[in-house]
Amino acid sequence: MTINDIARLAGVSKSTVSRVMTNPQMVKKETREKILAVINKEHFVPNNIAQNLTGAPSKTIGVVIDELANYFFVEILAGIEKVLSSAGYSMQICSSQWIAEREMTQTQSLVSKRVDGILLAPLSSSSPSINFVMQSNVPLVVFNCIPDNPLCAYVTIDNKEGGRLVGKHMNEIHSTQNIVICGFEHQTIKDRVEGCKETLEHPEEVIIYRDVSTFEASETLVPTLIQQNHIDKIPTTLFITNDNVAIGILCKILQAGISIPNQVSIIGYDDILMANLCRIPLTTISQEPRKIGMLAAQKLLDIISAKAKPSVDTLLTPHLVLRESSK
Amino acid sequence: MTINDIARLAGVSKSTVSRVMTNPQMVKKETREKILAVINKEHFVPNNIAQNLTGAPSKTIGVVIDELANYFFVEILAGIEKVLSSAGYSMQICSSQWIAEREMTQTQSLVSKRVDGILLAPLSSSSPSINFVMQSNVPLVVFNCIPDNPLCAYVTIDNKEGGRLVGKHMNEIHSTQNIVICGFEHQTIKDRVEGCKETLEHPEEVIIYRDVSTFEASETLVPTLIQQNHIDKIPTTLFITNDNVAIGILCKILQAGISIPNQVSIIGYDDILMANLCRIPLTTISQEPRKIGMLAAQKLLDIISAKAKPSVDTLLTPHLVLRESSK
DNA sequence: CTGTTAGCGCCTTCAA
DNA sequence: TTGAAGGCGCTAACAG
Repeated sequence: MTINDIARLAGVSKSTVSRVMTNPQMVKKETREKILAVINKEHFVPNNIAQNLTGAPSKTIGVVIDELANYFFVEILAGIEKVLSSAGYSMQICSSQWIAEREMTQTQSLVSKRVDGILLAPLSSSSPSINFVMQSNVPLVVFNCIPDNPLCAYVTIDNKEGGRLVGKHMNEIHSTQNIVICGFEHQTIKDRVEGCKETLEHPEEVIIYRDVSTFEASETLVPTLIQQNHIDKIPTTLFITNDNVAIGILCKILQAGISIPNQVSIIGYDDILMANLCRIPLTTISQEPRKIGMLAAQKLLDIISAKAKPSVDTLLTPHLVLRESSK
Repeated sequence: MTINDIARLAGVSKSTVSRVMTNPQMVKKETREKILAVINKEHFVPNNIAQNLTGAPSKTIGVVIDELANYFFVEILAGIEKVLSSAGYSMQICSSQWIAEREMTQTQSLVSKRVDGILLAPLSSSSPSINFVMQSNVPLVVFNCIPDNPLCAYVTIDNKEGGRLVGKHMNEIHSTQNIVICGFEHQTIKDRVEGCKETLEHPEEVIIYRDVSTFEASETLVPTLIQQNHIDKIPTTLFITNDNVAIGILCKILQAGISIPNQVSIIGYDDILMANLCRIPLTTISQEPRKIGMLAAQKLLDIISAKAKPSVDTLLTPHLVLRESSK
């Protein structure tokens, strides 16, 4: 069912059908009603693909995140969705699954689909996908990362400062051993760890576990922590660089019969909704993911509509949220 | 930058350029390499919109859910994403925000964008969007609902049976009062409540609160429960028809200094990941949302590829997951 | 192996 | 107020 079929059925030319859909007032009332009757009868919906080809915007924004099974990104998405949907946009969501090549593939596919704009959470500040999008002239806002390219708009939180806050808090706790558990190689993670070491009193003594990014990974780690680091006997503080994983570890530790925060203190990062609702309320660094999402989406819409770049960078300030899992 | 520009720069016709992208082996090696060089140099990505118009699949699936800020749907999405992405599809996610008109608008927009298929969680079993999609001949799988239209493929759980399990469990608890808190008018919700009443010993005495669908709504409800129903004094069992809301209410009740499960028992529905990680592990009915998502996505892919309708309906069996929030 | 031609479904001049 | 013609970027015969 195309515009041609409708035209034939209504006994008019396809130009006239096209007009009733875009500029109805240009068409005589009777003709218009006749055509609308056919359209309704046939449940005709114009092919947006074809409209697109003649220049109409697709009204969809591409969003690239690292993974969907991660409450941090989900809350960002909820923020994005709120802003976009009220502006009449829908979103095409892709996840890189923490794989650089996938990030690039997904981004290319979005560009190829001629989305009206892209919101991208890159794996690295120098991800080739950033420059790729910029070269293709598709409006772009990066979030959860400070891109190397100084022309690229972004919204993120000062991760190094967040790390510093964690370090200071660890000093107050005074555990016998401090352990940092972090995710895949990622600028934001590196910043958090560096910031933490900056303010920590004995940064050289800190034990680091890497590549613990997913909720699943948290499950297998706890036995290791008990065997290798005796967290059931030595008073320990754990800094886990994201709440999603931290909540998993927290529950596993309790399950092992270890007391929190008396024996082990836990500090997370992100302040997702669940950080306050989980088994033991989690001390964490507030990132306000929902706000990040809303700001990023709004900035993208500004770029799209104004065609002028607004304040390129937005760096939010983190703060410590003290709850029962620490001290 | 279009295929024409590339052709001009490489000194060939656009057909040849088109060929190196679709059937490279048809083009002489030297010509091919010359063209590829230009493509790389110019960062050219073919316009998928135009490819689409000539019949190529868009390789995207439209997904319509009720809301994104709801862990139940997010886990379904994660399941969907897992299956789709490994089959090379990406997804366009829309949410109805529990509004029937929006469900229809979003669905129309997806059809208009000529997605290769649609996964739809309708607000009602008779949602007009279901028949709309079927008439437009876009492959469709409905989830979280049993559609009235018997030709429509679906994946869902037997909600009435789930409700029955809840009713039986409530009988065992033997509270002085039983309260049911449910979301917007929705077939699945109605089934759960009906099933519950079927097995409950005194169904006529049950108190019902409606239209409590979002996490935010849970916040305001608890004071009401205390004032009107004295849940701080009268031993009470709460059946909340979805975990997302149940977790919010559970925390608010604890915050009010009421003991769970000694004073108040809570039963949720869905068994989302957080049900086991929240303040007090939640007794709930397992829906395995991730599995629902994966099954629905797989069924859709089957319909798309085979062009034949496989077993139209999939009705999973729920079971009770006993945790500490009840009894 | 490569170029020419004709559409895909729609919108937008330009005429009538 | 309406119709005819051209073009958006690409693919797919059909010739050479």
